[in-house]
Amino acid sequence: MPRRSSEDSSKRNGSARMRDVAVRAGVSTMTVSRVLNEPGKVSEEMRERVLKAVREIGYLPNHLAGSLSSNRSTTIGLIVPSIDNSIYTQTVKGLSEVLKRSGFQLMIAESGYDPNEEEELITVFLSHRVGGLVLHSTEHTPQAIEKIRKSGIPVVENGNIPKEPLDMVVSYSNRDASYAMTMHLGRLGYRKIAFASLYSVHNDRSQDRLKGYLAALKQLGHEPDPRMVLETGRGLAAGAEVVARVMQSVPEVDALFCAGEVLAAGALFECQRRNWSVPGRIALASFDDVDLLRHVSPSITTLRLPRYDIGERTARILLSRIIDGADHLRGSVVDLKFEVIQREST
Amino acid sequence: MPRRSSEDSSKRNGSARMRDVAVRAGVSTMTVSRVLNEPGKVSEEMRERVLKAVREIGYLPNHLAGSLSSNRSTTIGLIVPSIDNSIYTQTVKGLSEVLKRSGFQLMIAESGYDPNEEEELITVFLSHRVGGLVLHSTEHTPQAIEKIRKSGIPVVENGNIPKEPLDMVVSYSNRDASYAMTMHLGRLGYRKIAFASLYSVHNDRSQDRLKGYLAALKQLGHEPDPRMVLETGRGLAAGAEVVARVMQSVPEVDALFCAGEVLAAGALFECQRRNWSVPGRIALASFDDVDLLRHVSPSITTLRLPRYDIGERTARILLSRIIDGADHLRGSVVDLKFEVIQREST
DNA sequence: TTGTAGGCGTTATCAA
DNA sequence: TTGATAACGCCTACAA
Repeated sequence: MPRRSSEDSSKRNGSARMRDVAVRAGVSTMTVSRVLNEPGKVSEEMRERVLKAVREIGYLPNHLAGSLSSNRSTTIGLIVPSIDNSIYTQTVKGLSEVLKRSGFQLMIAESGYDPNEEEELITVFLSHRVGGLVLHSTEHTPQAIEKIRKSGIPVVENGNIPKEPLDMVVSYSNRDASYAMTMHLGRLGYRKIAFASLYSVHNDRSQDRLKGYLAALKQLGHEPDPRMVLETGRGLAAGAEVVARVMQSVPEVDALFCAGEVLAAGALFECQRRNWSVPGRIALASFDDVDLLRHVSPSITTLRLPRYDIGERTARILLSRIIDGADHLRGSVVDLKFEVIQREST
Repeated sequence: MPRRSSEDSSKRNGSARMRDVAVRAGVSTMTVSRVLNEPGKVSEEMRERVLKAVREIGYLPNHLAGSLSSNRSTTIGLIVPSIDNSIYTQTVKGLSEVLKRSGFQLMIAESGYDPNEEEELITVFLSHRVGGLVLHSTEHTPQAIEKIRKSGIPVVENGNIPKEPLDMVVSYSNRDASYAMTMHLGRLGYRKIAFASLYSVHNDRSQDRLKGYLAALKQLGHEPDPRMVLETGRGLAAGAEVVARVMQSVPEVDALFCAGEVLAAGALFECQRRNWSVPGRIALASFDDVDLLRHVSPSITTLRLPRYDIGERTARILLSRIIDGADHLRGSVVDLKFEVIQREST
């Protein structure tokens, strides 16, 4: 049974329909649709008549209806482990800025480092018929992978370079970056290099950073020492704790590579409190070019990672696939460059 | 002309339709719909049959179609001035966590502190038929206000308490917080209190913080001095610049209230470089309880603002309006509490 | 260049 | 409790 007489062209919701515009302009809805989506295919007279009606009515196209009908979506789903992590915000910004220019919107959600939660969110996003998916994590449940495959939409992973990409990848290599910094410390002459990272459970970024560290030690001819490999939480307090811990258990340590967030800054503050000179007594290195690391003294040696670029490239490659149907991009892996920044702390 | 035979129950896209589930389970689509949305209204036998079919087919409901048909939306639009601002992330997290529990999703975009850009984004979100809107800024174009009114959807502003709310407000008062901190400094005995904030153009938060500062000076019986009111950009470098500037132009200054982001930390670093003792030569106070401020030495006196709570309450109040139709909440203003945290820098 | 017809996948409504 | 039907608002396909 009808829910509303089909000739009722008044508005109930405050939102007028394309029909209402068409009636007012004395044209068919198709002409209205064309004016809005492919203005080139409509005569100037019609265009003006329609646009005038649009303005007068205050018509707002219904994207839901449009997407449903055209089977095209202008929404991208983004899943990050944790929204309140300043590290991702640059990437989100890059993503957002490029997508916006093409009229795409970002749906964002956080998985809390939990693959099951991620799967759940993927399901929800697929239900919303997002046109593409951006996943920070590269660890997924088999069901999540299956669902994504089945959906056929393009996906970009961008927290790391996984061994078996789901589809496309835009990232730097956590392993290579960690390797590079450790080698850098080795070349500077440090012999007892400790390594701290965020908890590695369900965090392949941390896992790969450890691998890079160990590979570099091997290359340097240093013996790995389990007492010099630490894990901890996020925040400055965690960094303080970690440097105290390693100094206690391995007094001969001469460098600490804090491969996560602001750990190194927390460690530096602790060193200052305890009067451990940096880099004299212990050298400190960090991961990621956070503003803070440049402004403390001594300034902290770190890695500059292409956080913003990752977002930008991710958006571009996704749009190519969606808009231009660039199928040759399927499965492509973009390994972006990073850089060691030598400062006063090493 | 038909785009696909209506009896074609195969899947083209990888996505099956409710129709396919219904056929497989030997029921009507309405029964499938009920099993998925109002399971209580269906017999257990039917429910099981349908759920089995859903599982076998790997059916994923199409939210677009559902929303279009039911005229209900489970999407909330969020517009922030800038995504890469660590201050908002706690609020976004609070929002996200509560919304997720109710099956709502967040669409996020940044306006770049530009009301016209904000209006544009509001238009886009309304086109997407979001069920509600969260705006950090409280400054909007007349057209934006008009569009929101017309749409009838609930809105929460949460960057400040505006004089003329659009609809609902969940925030703390920037004016009151700034007033409280300035009074605190006055009570501690500081006589020449300078004030620094982020640029106040299109930033009513900054404007209100200045008002609070000036009101407190008046209350304290201090004469306002234009040389002691500064504006600057974001980041530690800006904080460094601002303290150097005020020390130069007003040597008798004895306190600097940095009402924005990490300005105070940047100022502290600069003081340390120049050997200006804090708080001996100049006291420093900050806005917002950023982790960093607690960990530097001297630790920095600041305001604890209810960032996470704002997100949480915003989500709750929005959901009440949308789900429960709680119309009595229309126009309600929630003024959340803040707190002065006295530390070593004052 | 413009219009007609019908379908996109779901849910509201009413009848059984 | 279940089902048939039309409608949500737009766009594809085809015809004029």
